[in-house]
Amino acid sequence: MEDTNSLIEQRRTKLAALAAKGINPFMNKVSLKELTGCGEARAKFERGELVESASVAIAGRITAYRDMGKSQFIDLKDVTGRVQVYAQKQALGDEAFALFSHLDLADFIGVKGTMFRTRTGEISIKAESFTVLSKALRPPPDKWDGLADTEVRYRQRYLDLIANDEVKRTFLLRSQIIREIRTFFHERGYVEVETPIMQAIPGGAAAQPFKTHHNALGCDFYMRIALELYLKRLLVGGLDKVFEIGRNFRNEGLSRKHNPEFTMLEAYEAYGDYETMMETVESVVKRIAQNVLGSLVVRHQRRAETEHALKEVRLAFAEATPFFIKSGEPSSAELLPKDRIEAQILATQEAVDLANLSKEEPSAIAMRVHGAIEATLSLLPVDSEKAELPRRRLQSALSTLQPLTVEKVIDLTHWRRARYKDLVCEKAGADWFELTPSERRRRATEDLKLSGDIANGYEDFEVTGAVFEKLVEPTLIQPTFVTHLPKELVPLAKLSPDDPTTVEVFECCINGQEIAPGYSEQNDPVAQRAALEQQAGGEQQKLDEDFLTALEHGMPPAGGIGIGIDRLCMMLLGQETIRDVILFPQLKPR
RNA sequence: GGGUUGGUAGCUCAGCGGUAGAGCAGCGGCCUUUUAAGCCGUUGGUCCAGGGUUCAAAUCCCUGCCGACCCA
Repeated sequence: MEDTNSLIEQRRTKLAALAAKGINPFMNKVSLKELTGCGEARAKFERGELVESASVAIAGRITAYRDMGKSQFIDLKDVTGRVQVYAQKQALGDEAFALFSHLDLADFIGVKGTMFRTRTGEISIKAESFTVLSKALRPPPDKWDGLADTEVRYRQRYLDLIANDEVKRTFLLRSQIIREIRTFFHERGYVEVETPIMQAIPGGAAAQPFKTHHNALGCDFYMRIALELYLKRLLVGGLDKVFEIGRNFRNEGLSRKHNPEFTMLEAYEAYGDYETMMETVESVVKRIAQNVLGSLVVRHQRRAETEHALKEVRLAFAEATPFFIKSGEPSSAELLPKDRIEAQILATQEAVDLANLSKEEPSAIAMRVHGAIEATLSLLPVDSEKAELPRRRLQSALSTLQPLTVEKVIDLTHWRRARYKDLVCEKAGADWFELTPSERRRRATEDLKLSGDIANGYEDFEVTGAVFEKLVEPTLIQPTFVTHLPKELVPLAKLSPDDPTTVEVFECCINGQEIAPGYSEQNDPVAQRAALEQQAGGEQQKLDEDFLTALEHGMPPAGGIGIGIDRLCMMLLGQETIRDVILFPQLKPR
């Protein structure tokens, strides 16, 4: 960045002026012994721990000042909060008071003074002396509107933290969440370990790895995609309860839910099974919610523009419907039966109209309208020029609606358990599993409109998987353990004794996302080898022989879980984007 | 990859064919209990880049670059 900017020049001039007066604008240290936090000083005064006229020393960044001529009000901020400093010319002396003209927003100063309350009731500190601690050469972001440019917020997160208090709050809470998790597992007798991030054979999940190279060893390594295989080696080694919180790296696309590096907790408990781990997940999440958020009910912020957005949607839909109403025209009628189109329009219109009157949760309304519009959209012929306008209208309606569909209340008091097959049948029809594979494929692609989600080469179980992923999972807002997954879907777990077509696995879904999978871990080395060989698809170099050798030494039966920490934070902290719970999310380099 | 949308002062944004704008920040004044302090004055721009249309382009069109959201 160029320094021709005049604001920066002015600050440099002030810096020089300070130096000319023999003041070091970048102090080596502040005596921390006597220092009180800014917000802490306020709180202590409020609680009576600091009385009127009590002496305090504080240090912080100047976030605002109100110059009254012979006196000034300065807001100082540190991580504990904000406090107002009252500086009088008379109290400080002319020379010291004059230094304020060399100070700017964002500079750091230390203040010694006494507690008092102003005429308007604000807890403040009357300055007796102050010290320049550090000069800022660049101006801070806007004091009212904060920093809005998403890219700058992520690239220069420090500015985001300075300008937006709720962002700071989010990350302070994330830290507490992780601390709470650690405490939980330590209290249960778990050992925290650290395992290699650079691995010769990245295993434990099906994902594309990142590749790196070791010069001295002259070989390639991969960044790990899961923690699993090393933690299981430790079970073999007799660490009966282990956990690790660490970064995984997956070389895949980026989205609202995906960052290439993300934080994962994995925990394994010998002599436990997936039931044990369900209890573990439920307990740890409840504990976090209670201790960090103070409630088992998580409310995701409702957006203010709800009514406005729904109005836009109605408008867009009204402009789009003529296309359907005149469905006698070949553009739409040639592809679909007229009565189906009309039924769809009626359903959509009903959903949109209902939004007008209903007193339901805005999120519920938004979701229903969203679904209806999506369904309508899927009826539009792809190649028709006439369909172009309605398509655009509906798509813009969808994007208007999108932010609303995530408003919700999550109640962590009750944790539902449901079988995978039952959930699929709810969405795909009670007879789903009695159909032939080709009938299933037809129903999924045509009736359920999943054609875009089901590739031609999909196996039968993958068709069912798509139904689950697209139709079931997003609706699982309240905590739900999905159990009895088909064995084809999860090759590395043990079969369920009561239904050998399924495995002892759960997926814990909250907030419409999979938050934590759990397993009765496979400890049969022969079965494990067979499963891994199949997964490797004949590429022997992908087989982690060392891990299989470990299993052959005997691994106790064990339950295991993984918890996606980032997604857990999204759920608990009401954030819609993974980038808002990761301090420095991955962006394209500048 | 497709759709939608955005890029204008340090920050947040308005302007959408006819002299480049506001608030905040900055600078100069006034003001000893203000708090989005106030009042008076004032500095600051490659309107993302390049091409085109036009008497005239920040504005309309095309191409590109960089974002955001949604879909895949």
